[in-house]
Amino acid sequence: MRQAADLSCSPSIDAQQALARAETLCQQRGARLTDLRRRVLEIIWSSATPLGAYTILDVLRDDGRQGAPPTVYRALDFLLAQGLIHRLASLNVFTGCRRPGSHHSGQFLICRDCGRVSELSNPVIDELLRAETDARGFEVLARIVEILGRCPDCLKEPTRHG
Amino acid sequence: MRQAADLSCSPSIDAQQALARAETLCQQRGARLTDLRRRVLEIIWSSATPLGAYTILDVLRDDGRQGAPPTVYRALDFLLAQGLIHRLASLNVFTGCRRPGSHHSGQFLICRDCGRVSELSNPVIDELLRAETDARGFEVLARIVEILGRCPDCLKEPTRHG
DNA sequence: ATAACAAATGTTATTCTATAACATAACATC
DNA sequence: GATGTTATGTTATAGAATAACATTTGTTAT
Repeated sequence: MRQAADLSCSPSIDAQQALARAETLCQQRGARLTDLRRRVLEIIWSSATPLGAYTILDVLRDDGRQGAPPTVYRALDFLLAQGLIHRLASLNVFTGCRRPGSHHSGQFLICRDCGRVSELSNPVIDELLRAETDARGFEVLARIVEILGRCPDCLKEPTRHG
Repeated sequence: MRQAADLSCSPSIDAQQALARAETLCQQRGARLTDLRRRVLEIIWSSATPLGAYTILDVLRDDGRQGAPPTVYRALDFLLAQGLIHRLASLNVFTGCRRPGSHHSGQFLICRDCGRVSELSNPVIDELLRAETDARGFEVLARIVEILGRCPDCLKEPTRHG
């Protein structure tokens, strides 16, 4: 069974701001933030935790839209290309980017218990990684930094896992 | 079509050493490095590039073994638990660990062109990540650091991708 | 306007990755 | 050798992603 979407009833302030920024950025770039793409971004931002592609697809279908996997993957590809969302490789899920426009790779803290994600941005880590790759003559195309663990909130609760 | 396994005919020196170390470690720990598990480790070490689970399964079947996905995933789970291999989340592949016994997370440079992987181990990066997580009261369970790009060898060749 | 082209979406099918659930076999301990 | 545990065999299915082609929508030039 697929995870529940955990969506709030209406777009949060965060989501509204993110959509507004996305509009602006796309307009500046001449990129077309279509209805579908905007809705997918909204779905992602409306969730407290990152969503898988098929969960997003379920929500689209609840909307009454027709849709198949390529529908959502193409929208996700667009949003990724525009730096509006991130993909978390360790979980195959997608989350809204808190700093769109910079096309950064991001560093993520992922809570195993509640699923929430914080996005770090430690330039020193980026710098060190670049030093390592430079020293090796390795050309960087993408950086993946994901820390899986338990967030402070979940640490307070009685352990649920061992 | 699944990627070719790119296996040398006989176990390389590296593979032989890795297998010997694995034997020792498992014996020390009372972990059972069974025939199947040893063979999977050998298959992984015999490849110049990381292998997917289904590629490993193909090799097992070429061996004449019976097998299904759980066969190989269970062996992989064991090898992961023993710190004898790493999983690269960005590619869904598995590669031999160069420093077994320490149960480290590892940092990887993955060449998009040739598929080869180098394993870094920069303690300063680990340290910085720990500082970040400590500052947030976040308990770390696993670290994923994967850099996708092009290795020096492939950079010398005429670009194959754009 | 409309023809021609490009971009986006619809649609069907398939490939790849991973696990659930249950059966059997091998091993250890007493 | 009976019992419990660990490992493996087996079947089926869930989950993630893309290929290939059809249709629609949007844009541009005439």
